[in-house]
Amino acid sequence: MPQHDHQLHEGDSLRDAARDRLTRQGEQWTGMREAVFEALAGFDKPASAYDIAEAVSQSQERRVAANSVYRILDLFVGANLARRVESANAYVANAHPDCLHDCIFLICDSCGQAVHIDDDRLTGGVRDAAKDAGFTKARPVIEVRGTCGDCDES
Amino acid sequence: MPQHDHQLHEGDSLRDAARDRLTRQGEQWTGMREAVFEALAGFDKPASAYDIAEAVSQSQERRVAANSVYRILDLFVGANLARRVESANAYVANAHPDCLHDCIFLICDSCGQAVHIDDDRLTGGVRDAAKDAGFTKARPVIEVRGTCGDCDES
DNA sequence: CGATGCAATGATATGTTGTAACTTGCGGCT
DNA sequence: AGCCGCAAGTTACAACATATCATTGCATCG
Repeated sequence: MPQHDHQLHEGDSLRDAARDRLTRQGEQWTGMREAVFEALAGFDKPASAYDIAEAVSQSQERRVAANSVYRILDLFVGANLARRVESANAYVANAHPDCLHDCIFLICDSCGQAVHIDDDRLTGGVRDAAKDAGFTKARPVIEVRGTCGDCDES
Repeated sequence: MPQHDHQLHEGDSLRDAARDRLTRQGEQWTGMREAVFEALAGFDKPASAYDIAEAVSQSQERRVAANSVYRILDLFVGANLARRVESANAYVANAHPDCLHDCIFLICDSCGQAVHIDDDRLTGGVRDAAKDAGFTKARPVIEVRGTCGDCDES
């Protein structure tokens, strides 16, 4: 039971949505940014900045430095095109960049897959708890490390 | 309104509780472990392994290597004497090592202070969500980055 | 057109966090 | 004493992240 309508994107559509979103924020959509976004979206699990630098280096046939990737990833996170998975020091593309959500990641310790959940009741509860403690500008980080259904069978 | 009775420790009492807990798990309470624990408990905010290595080096008047500290911190986390704050790459002493809890940290981006909350309703909700998604052996990581009441006044 | 300014990116270096592999030291046991 | 096992030390390195300054490309203005 979805709690709201998501505009879910994939492939070209996702890239287009990302480009639109970024340009609407007054930022440029450059070749480098597109390459980083494509690389990030191409991973099926959270990717580190160095993973992405490696992937972009391949696709561009030249050496891309990690710090450029970090800059762009920070931009993406700020623009909601990507999320950082704190407990994995890694990043994932956001498949619906136009919805602003606190999100919950479930990360499998065995295969590294991450699944993404939205549950505004839970995240709202965490926000409320932070507010009660006097915290402002709260940014919840809610992740669960564990074993996914596929890996658990083994 | 506390949801249960905590045995809250500080100072010598905390060290004793930690020692008892560790020895009851069949582990040794060595001088090095005590020094690491004291250093960790002496910080008023989450401390990195390198912070602790530095502090122990001072108190021992000799150079202590970070990897030894890591080993001991891992042991402490496993024994519930300490917690890792994922979003800060840092550790805090657990003031009530005999209660097993999922806990919630609120970390101030400005001063680095962390406050610790227990809320079994919230953490239970997150565990349930993970279970519904087929995850097992769940270990929730729930943290909130933000600005604490003290820092917000400025 | 050339000068200027600015944003993006590159290059290089360094800092921080975390592990791995192997060795040494020390206490208990036979 | 000789052996065993765990703690801790040593060394090396891998992985993650940031700082600084140089360069490039592009738009604007005189």
